[in-house]
Amino acid sequence: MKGLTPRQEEILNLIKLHLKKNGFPPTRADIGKALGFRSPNSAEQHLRAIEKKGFISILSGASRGIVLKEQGELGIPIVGLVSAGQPILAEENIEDRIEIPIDMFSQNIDFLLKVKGESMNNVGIHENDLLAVKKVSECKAGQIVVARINDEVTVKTFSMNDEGEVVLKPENENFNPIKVNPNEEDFVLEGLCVGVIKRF
Amino acid sequence: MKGLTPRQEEILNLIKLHLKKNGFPPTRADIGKALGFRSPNSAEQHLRAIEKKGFISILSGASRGIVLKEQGELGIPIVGLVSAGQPILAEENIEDRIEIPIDMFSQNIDFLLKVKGESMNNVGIHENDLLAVKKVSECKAGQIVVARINDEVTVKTFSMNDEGEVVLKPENENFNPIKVNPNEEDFVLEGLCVGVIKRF
DNA sequence: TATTTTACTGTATATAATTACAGTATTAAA
DNA sequence: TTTAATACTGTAATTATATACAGTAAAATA
Repeated sequence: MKGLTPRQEEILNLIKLHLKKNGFPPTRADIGKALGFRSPNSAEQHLRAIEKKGFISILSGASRGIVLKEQGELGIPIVGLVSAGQPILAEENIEDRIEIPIDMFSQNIDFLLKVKGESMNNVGIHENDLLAVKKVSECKAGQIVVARINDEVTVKTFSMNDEGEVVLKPENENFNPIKVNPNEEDFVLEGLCVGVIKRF
Repeated sequence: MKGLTPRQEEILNLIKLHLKKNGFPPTRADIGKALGFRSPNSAEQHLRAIEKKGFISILSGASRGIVLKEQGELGIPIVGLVSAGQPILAEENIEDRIEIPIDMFSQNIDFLLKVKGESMNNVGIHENDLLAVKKVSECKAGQIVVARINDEVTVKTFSMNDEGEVVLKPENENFNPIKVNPNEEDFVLEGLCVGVIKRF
C-alpha cells in the first residue's frame, strides 16, 4: 500500500469530511465542485488512483459508492465452528462482527464464541449463545474457560487436581468431567469467559 | 415528535443497519428489495412519513440523501428494582445506561432489566442477569415477558388458558405458575424479552 | 360514519450520477 | 529517454435514483 500524493490525500480528506458532515459520501460532481474541477472525470480518476493504493473501494454502479478502508473499527468477531488446525480467530471461523461497548463486560473482550452443545446448561449457557471471551494465558479454578484439547474447542469450568492434571468440568449432570495431562495431550487455554449474550 | 409505527421503525432500523454495513444510506430500491416491496414508491412514502415524524431528513435531489436526526445518545437504561407505583422507566429505577449496538438483538430494545430471583433458571436466566426488553402491547404464548401484576414486576413465560386467564409460567420446578384474571387483577405487559446479557 | 393514516402496487419520467472515450500537459520513475 | 503516473478538460452515453401521478385496501382516528 503506497502513500498518497498530496492531491490524493486532499481528496480523501474531502471524502471523510463530507461523510462526517452529511452522513453519506460525495459524488464525483461534489468532489469536483469542492476542488474546482470542471469535469467530473477528474474526480473519477483520482478515486481510481486512491482505490488502487488501497485507501478506498469503489462500488461500481452504486451512486456515492465510496467506502473508506479504515482498519481497526471492525468490531468484535463472532466465532462459529472452529476448523481443525486453525487458530480460533482465523478469518474462516469468523461468522460476523459486532460492535461491543467497552464497558459492557467487566473486562475487554477479544471475541464472541457461538456455543455448541448442552454441557454448560446449568450455568445458563445454552446452544447458540454468544460467549464473551477474553484471551488469557492463566486462569483460576472455578472460572469458565474456552480451551482446546487435541484441536477440539470446548467450554468448561476450569480446575486442577492433585496429580497436576487439568480438570474441565461440565455444568450438566449428563456430561462427565474431562481430565487432561498437559504434558501428554495437546492443551491450549484459548480464553476466559467474562459474559454471555443470548438472543431470542 | 410522535412515535413510529412498527413498520416505520423497521425501515429506520434498516437504514441504520445499511449505513453501518455499507457506509452510506440505502436507495428507495435498496429498501424495497430488503423488505420485499415491488415498488420503490413504497419506500418513498415510508421515508416521507418517517421524516414527518422527525426521525430523518430527506435531501431532495440527492441520491441516498437520507440523514439521521440526532437522537439523545444516552444509551439503553438498566432498570434495577422497580419502585411500587412508578412506571418501569422512571428515573429513580434507572441504575445505569449502556450503549447497545442496534443489531445486537433481533429487535430494537427499550431497556435492560436486572433480574431478581431464580424463577427462570432453566432457560438460563439467573439473578443479576440483564434482560434485554422491547416494549410491546401484545405477545404470543411461549414468549418470555416482563409483566406487572398488582404493581409487582416479574419475568415469566407467557400463555393463556381456556378460561381467558393469563398464565405466567416460571422455568424452575421449585416455583408455581401464576394465573391472573386481567379483569379482576391489575395486569400490565411491560415488554418482551428479546435477549439476555450475563456478566461474570 | 367520514376522514385520515398506514401500507402498499404500478408506471413513468426527469434528473442525478457513474463511467467510457478522447484528449492535453507536467512530473516522476525505469 | 522512453514510459508511467499525476493532474487535469470536455463530451456523451448509460444506468441509477428520486419522485410525481394514479391507484387499492385496511386500520386507526375523529
